[in-house]
Amino acid sequence: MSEINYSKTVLLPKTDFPMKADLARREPDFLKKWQDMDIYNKILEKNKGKQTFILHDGPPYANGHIHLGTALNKILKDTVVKFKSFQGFYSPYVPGWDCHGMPIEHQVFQQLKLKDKNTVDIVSFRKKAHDYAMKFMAIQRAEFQRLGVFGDWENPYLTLNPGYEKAIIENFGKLFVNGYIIQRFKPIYWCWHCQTALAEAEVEYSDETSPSVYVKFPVKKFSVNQDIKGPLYFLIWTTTPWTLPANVAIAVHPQLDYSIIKTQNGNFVVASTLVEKICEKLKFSYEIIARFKGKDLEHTVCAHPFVERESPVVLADYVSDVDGTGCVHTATGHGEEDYQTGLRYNLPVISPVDEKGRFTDDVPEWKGMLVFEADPLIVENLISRNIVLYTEQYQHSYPHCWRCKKPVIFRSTKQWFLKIDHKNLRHTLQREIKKTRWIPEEGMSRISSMVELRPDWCLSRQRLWGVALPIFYCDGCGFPICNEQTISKVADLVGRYGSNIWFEKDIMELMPENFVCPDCGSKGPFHKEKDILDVWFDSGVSHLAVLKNHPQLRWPADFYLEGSDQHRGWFQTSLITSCAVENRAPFEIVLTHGFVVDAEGRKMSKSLGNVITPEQIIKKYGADILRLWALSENYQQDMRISQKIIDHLVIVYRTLRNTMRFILGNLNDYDSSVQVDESDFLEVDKWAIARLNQVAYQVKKYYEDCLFHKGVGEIFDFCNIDMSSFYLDYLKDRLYTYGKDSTQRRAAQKVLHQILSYLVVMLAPVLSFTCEEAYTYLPMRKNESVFLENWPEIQDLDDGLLKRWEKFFEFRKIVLKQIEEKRASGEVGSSLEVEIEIKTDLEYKKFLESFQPYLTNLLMVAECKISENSTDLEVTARKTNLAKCARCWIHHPTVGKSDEHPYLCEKCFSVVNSI
RNA sequence: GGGCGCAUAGCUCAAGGGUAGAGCACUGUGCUGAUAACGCAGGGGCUCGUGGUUCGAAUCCACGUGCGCCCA
Repeated sequence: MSEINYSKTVLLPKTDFPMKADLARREPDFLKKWQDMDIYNKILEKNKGKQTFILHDGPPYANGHIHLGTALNKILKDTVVKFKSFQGFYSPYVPGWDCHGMPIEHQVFQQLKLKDKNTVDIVSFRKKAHDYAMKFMAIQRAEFQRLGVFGDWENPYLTLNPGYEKAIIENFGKLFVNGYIIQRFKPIYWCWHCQTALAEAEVEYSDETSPSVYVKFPVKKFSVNQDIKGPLYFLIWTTTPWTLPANVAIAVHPQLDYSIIKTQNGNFVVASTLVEKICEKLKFSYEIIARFKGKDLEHTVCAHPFVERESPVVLADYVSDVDGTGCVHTATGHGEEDYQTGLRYNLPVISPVDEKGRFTDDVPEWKGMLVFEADPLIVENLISRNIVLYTEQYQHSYPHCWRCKKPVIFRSTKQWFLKIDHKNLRHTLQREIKKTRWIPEEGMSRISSMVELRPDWCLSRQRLWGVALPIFYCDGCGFPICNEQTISKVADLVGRYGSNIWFEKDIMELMPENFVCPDCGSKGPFHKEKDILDVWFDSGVSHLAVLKNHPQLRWPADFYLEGSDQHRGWFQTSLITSCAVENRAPFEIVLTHGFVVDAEGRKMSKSLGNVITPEQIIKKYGADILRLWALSENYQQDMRISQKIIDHLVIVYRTLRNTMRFILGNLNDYDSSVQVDESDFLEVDKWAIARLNQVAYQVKKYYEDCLFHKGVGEIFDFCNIDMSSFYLDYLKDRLYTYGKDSTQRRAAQKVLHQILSYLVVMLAPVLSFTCEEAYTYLPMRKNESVFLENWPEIQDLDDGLLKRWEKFFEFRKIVLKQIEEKRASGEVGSSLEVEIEIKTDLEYKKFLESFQPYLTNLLMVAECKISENSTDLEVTARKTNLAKCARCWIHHPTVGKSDEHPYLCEKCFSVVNSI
């Protein structure tokens, strides 16, 4: 009798779950399936009435396409929500968009080729800005959905929705009424040519040549008790002589060393390290007569050299001794740093320049003259009066208007602020920061140190696209009006018609009827505030506007999750509004992630040419690969991405997918009719289940701590090491060659079924598409989607069992090494044709024998001969003499015992016989 | 320039004072019943640099370099 082809009698794996994922093509089918079945609401339905978990979405800006950073952020959020939902939490996710603000206004300006915001029709411009925001919201929404992110995409929150805008007005009103909001003068970038305020992003830096001057300020009262003979001056240096009329102070660095030098022109205070340089330039012969620390000079008072005003010496740590004199001319009305210093010293803000950049009446000598044209005249004048000691042309980087390219000026206007120290707010912020859990922990000290030093929040923006500051002014007395009455009226109108109403309606329609000025009793006329609110205020009240008004949500949120840049941004603005309005933080836990960088750790930029987009990855590899990237790396650091990393992820993905596929293939004849009791499990099956539970336990812990990459690593190692390398390989014999309904084969299937059931759930927050796909092939699945499953219940772990098997795997490693040696020498090929001889001590022999009669199966070898005549462990491999079974390929003593099937072992003989 | 981080094998990550480990990639190899799969084995590290603390440092400290975020 010749060898029959027994392949036909072997139960090989069979499944339609494809080996090739083809994610880019297949994922859209699942998106459609999820949409058709309304998976988002079904998940909520499943967990209705259970404990809630609210992740409040930080709104991305509705401009441009999504990039890897925004994709990463949404994937992380989605993973958290999916995991919490699996755990039975009622976890609605309402995405949002930040729709107002400068970047959109800027884009629309460019599209309309507008030159000057003062000449546009505000209402029609705002409608175009609205459309622009809506267009990109829709684009980004589609892109986020393509990532497999579940959420209430049909009803996102938009900061331009009238209901949202109403909440902005109301909460601003609350802050105003409670005294948090005040008005001050503050310098801003101003283009005198376009006659408009400029945002930082509208300013371009380029080189400019300016007249630099050295100016002397006579000391009126010196802080140090020292006898100086002759007149004493502070010497300052500036490149903007036109700001000298607005000088209100001289700043020195507290830690810098200063000298008094005696010269032929009097005595001067300058930074010690600059003495030589200055004297050379000014042709002074000098002698150092005293030295001080900058901090000793505080409380000195100088006289303004040509205006009837005092100029005190103040301390500021931005002063440097690189240029100039170490004594910095301070004009609070013409510079941000100067302004901040002014706040600390309570200095007046002087800004005698009008919107066309011309001096006002307050500077009679040069009144009506453009400040840059006045510059040379000022210098000439001051030289003639011996106030300016030296002048030269100086080239430096200077801000210019993005549109007209002319140099800009700093000019002060009236602005509204939120006072950070009102009602002890800064203290409340710190208290709430400490009560919040920050992941990673460094977040706490980071935001805490920012809050410690942050200035008051400037809420005014001289722009068009945003929510108007809801303030009226009495024409008669100029009193700013904002109270419960006016807010209620404006909020109601904005809630019904949107924030455009402020610009569309006549003022009398916006104000309560028969209104009288609360300050002077005048019945009008009134005028309305022209500035709008900082967009950061829009998003900063999202917790109030969204969480408090959405039926599925609640305030405060459990979770915020954003990039680490939001320590200064949204985390802080949300905290400020929340503490001022509600006296507590709007969140319990705040998680931050790093930024996406390239393989070398550099940020992505067009100029470096290292930009990778989510679209590129999705198109070529699929969203699951992108998700795997987002969840395989440690987001607490910067997230690297490169072609190499993607290639690696593709291989990781294949391992996971193939593990699922192999299991599915072996479950193709497994259904509810199969009855297996757990008492039918072999010990190795019990180990597999124990290990599975151990993994599930670890993964749950990692996910709960948001250590997703560790969870994914745990699952990968399980699939790769425990399953692929050992258990699945070992099971092939049982699955393929045992009788179809044999207890041991069915037991193996039961184990595999449980493993896959766990795997698809544990991996679903990560590989959402793939797990959904695998789930549709899972026998006896209970739901129409894997996302309607619950997180696996974890059994108590049998530590003894796991330890015992770890010891076995150590032994197996030794055996494998011996086999490999014989393989290298060409003696054997497959391990199945190997005979193992083990010499050891009695105890170890007993240990090995406890695995009998399955030791050869577990090691996948032909024979194991154990003897106890050694104190060490000696393992020898050699080729077996036993004959190979033509069906199960195992070399076995029973091969040839049957006349009917002379090439089979007894196990296969009985199986074949019963078919 | 300031604040906060990060730096371990080609890649993603472990070791948190006691001989630096996994997985992947790479190389060799087996199987041909997971097959554009699967198994086995191997090589590969001045733990960014320089100092210090210590019997002993990837680990603790200081300084520096590079990179990121925020601010000026």
